[in-house]
Amino acid sequence: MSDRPIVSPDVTIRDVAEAAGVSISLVSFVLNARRGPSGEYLCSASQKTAERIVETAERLGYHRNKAATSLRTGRSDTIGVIVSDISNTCFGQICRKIEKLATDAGYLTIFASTDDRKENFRQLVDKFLYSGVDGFIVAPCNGVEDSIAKILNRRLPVVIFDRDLPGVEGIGRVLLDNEKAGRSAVRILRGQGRRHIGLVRYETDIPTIIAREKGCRDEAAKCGIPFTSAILARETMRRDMVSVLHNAREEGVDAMIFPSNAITVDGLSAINELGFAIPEDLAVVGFDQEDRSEMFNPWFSFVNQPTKLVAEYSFRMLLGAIKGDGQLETKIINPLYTLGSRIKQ
Amino acid sequence: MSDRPIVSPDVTIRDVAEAAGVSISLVSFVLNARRGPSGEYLCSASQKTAERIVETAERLGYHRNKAATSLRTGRSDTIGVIVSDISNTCFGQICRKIEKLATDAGYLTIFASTDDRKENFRQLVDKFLYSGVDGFIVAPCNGVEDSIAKILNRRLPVVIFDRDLPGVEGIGRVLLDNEKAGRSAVRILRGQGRRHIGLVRYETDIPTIIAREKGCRDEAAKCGIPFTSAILARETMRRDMVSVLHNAREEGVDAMIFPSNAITVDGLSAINELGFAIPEDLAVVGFDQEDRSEMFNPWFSFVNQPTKLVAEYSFRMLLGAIKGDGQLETKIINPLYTLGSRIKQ
DNA sequence: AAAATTTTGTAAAACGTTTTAGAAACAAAA
DNA sequence: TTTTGTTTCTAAAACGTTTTACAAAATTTT
Repeated sequence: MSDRPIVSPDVTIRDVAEAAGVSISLVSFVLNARRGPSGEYLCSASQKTAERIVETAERLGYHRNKAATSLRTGRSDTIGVIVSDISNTCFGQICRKIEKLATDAGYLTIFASTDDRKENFRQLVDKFLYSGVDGFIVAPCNGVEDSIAKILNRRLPVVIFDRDLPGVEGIGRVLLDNEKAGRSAVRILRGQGRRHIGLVRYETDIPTIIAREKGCRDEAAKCGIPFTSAILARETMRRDMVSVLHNAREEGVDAMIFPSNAITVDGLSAINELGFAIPEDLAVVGFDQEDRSEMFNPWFSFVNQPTKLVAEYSFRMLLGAIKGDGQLETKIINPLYTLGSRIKQ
Repeated sequence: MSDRPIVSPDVTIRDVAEAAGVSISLVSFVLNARRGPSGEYLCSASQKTAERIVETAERLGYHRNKAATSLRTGRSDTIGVIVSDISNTCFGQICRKIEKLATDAGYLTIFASTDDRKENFRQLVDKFLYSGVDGFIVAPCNGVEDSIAKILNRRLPVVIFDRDLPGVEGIGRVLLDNEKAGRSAVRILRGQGRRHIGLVRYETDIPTIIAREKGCRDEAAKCGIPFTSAILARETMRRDMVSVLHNAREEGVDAMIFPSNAITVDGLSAINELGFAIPEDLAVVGFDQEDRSEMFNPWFSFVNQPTKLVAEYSFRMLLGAIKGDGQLETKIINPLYTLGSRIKQ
């Protein structure tokens, strides 16, 4: 198949230097040299020796020892990515895309999941810091401002996405326009002829969810239709959901908005359990859900983060900050809509 | 503005040594010492100095520099995990669990996705090798035996899961009993009163899929019911699926098995498009699908990898191999069934 | 009290790289 | 020729650990 040379485990820069008959330093210079417009090596070696060195390195199967480089330079060419749960499809997609971008830029990516618990977040930040990442892309938990500060103290760049940390300065942000997402949810339901809109959420101070609710409320007010929201205790949400939905329908609510992933799952389960038909009994807009419409043929709509965009903006911004060009800013992106549809049967 | 951030200079082992009034070596010995039954430090330092050193290290906020340790010892306390797509829920869950186990064991995990393309797989193995991982857990693509050999050449342990690489020796395996999974799929459908079972797959030599089909065929033969299988070209599967399912039904097929994730997605889409009712027109068993039954209330069944078990066996086996105790073996696990159910409406 | 042994500690050499400061070698200018 | 500049290359000092091979001190044995 491929006639590549067998990579022997320990070819060092010294071996290359000896084989090429030059000093270690020169090998290092050449191997780290930037290339000129016509491919020439921009370093203090003559083109002839430079080429000989590169060729020798290749022939011997030399690969830079990352630990040594990292020790010497303080760089690791690694970025750390922290999310609440990488097995959540939305985060999985974002991580996947970041990984690809990072790879193409010569970076290694390490991922970790927090379960949305700040103690875990803190621990992971420490772990990543001590393993020497060059920068962070994180979906923060609430109350992790101190961890972010710790990163910034080390002069490492941070980009956050998915959820804001209001008041924190010196970081990059890639965030959904959540109020807009809320307004859109209401408009979608209005477009389906709905006249009384409900929203269920758990008790929280997560800005994302609060903003979505605000957007919904504002838009409903603007349209002059009734808007009812219910707030459940986080622990008992699953249980309480059934009675809340039951009552809402009794009160004439004909459309529900579930403003986060977890709420959407519980909400749809409850609707299933109640035997409500979607959308005949209740129209639905869910958030942060994977699009499975083609398989499951649902009649409800989703509002999502455009995962590809989030990944691209986040990584670009971080890379800029690491390299020194480019700066950390706040990027507000538009939500992605998947409108419910049912294929005629 | 005028407040310059306090960059805490990294505190090294030397700082600890000075602060504690001992030599660098002693600090290293103490900090790497194993603990005796009553918590004493098993090294050539007296308990008193050992405690003083540990306390000093903590007070100064010392953290081992990983690059230096890695350079010196050749260990990195990092494992590499390669899957085809981390945004696939099944793989996401496995990765998540591996990450947790690895963290608890003091290891860092780096993940990467191949898109099931062997060139990518090779590249990632190289990348992980050169960044010095201590071991691999991978869901291999077909035809990557050479990459595995490369790892083994470096004396690093490998555990594969999800898909077998027949004939490769010296590696650990955590695999589903795919024939059994196939047999179970048929039995599930039999239990629902089905009398003519069909299966669609794309053209492939992936052992996983072949084994599942064999299991189905065997069980159907054993039960004495007709079994029809269709093999589509990979590229046009999505398109062809509709006509295949249409014809199958004409021929009296009353139950379909889709023996992999991608096939299941395309199959269900086609069924949606055809407007077939599940299970009235066609009963279905899908493979490798996320369980969304509570939300979507489907009337079909899944056969899945038990993600938690796969992760646990894989990591345990790898850790054993890294540490030197424990050995690489082949572990065959039972598939996980999610039986279709519809809540009365 | 001397010798032997054990306990407690240290100096110094790696590990493989980058990078500073400067040395040769060579060419151009005086 | 000498001087001055380039171009091309090198020696050696880090980076922060671990670990080998001893040294010094304390303790026990003779």
